[in-house]
Amino acid sequence: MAKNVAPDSTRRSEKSRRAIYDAALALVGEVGYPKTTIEGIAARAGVGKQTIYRWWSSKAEVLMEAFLDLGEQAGGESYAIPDTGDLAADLKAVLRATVDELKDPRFEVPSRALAAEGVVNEELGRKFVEKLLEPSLQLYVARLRSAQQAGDVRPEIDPRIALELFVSPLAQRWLQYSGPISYEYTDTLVDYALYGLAPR
Amino acid sequence: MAKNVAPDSTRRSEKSRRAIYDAALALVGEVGYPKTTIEGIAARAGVGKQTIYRWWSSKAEVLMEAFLDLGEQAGGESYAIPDTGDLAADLKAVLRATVDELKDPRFEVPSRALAAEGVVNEELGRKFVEKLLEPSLQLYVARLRSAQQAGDVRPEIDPRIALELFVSPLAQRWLQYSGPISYEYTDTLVDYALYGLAPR
DNA sequence: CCGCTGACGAGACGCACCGTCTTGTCGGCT
DNA sequence: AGCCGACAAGACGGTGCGTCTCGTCAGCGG
Repeated sequence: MAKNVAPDSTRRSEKSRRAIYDAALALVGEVGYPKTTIEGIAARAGVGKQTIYRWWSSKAEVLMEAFLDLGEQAGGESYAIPDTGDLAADLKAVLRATVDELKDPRFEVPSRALAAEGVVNEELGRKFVEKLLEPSLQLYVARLRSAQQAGDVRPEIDPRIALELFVSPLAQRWLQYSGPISYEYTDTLVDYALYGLAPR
Repeated sequence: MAKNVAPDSTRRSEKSRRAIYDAALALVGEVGYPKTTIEGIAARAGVGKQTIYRWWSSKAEVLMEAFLDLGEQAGGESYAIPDTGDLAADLKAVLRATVDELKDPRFEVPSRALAAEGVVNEELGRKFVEKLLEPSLQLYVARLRSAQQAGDVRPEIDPRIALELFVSPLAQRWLQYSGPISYEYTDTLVDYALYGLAPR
């Protein structure tokens, strides 16, 4: 027994860790997620398989940490949503930027892979939401709260639910290929969400 | 060459087809999607592997057809959305029913598996949307058109986009575990979508 | 300065499943 | 009655899995 003596993280090789992240992201980009294998990552990184199995439990986890790491070293931290006082314009601008990001292949392939894995693996899905999705959504919460202060959003509205009216449709179209994605589309979503479907 | 002489579908064994559907659904329910293998399905169905490879190209496709078949023989066809004249109430009722369905394990496991596969495999994703998702969404389109006739929804609204305001948030929470799902939540979505976030 | 310790690179190992193939059977058309 | 092709069964080489055994190497504690 006692096979799983936790490895000593103070002796962990930083060089190997970085090499594994780089190899994982490169492979996913080049051959796609399903054809990316742990053996392949190890070979590409010049690392023994055991080193991967020692620190991660699945290729999905490797990819998620690699992706998180990429985000950290790139964007110091997520940007806030502009607050010009014109709520509709601010939301439309951010959603247009999101549309562009969703179409950037560097971002698209690993995100899709992680999202797909999260659909079927609840633990990983929750981690994905917590680490990647929710922080971005909280930016909308903040902007909507500010709009409530300004009287542009009714005070009894729950911002965490409200943001889903325009974010989730875009997310679903992207994830499921259930419809085309364009600036016009996201602009429309903002208008519908703010002013409702019923006559005013 | 000419290795792929298309099989003669008039000589196809109906018994094997059914046995394969049953085995696939049973296995996915019992051991989960990743552990469901083509070999396993063949063995369980009492069928040669070649019979599966002859008619389908992946386990995802087998499962999708099995799932479609299940739907066809169960609900003769998808039900329409009630039209009592009270749009909000009708939508809330249908979404509540959807909440229940999403939590039914018989439905949940294969749906998740197919949705996940569709995220990463565009061709299958589009088929999934076309065969399973879009037909249900069209019911909302019909109901919203009727509401436009009745003057409960503004005439310039595009129903296909409008429905996403309340359907997509639910879908995303379910798919991505990005939030809890309840009657209260879906009721709120309908209210927000119909009357908007801005003061009236 | 040396020796111990544990992560490291490399890769062998048995296993499960892949997708293709071969063989002999059997049922439906002609 | 004979033919044709789908069928069940399973052999086959290939690939990646996850575990394991090596020998090496870096750091730290004595």
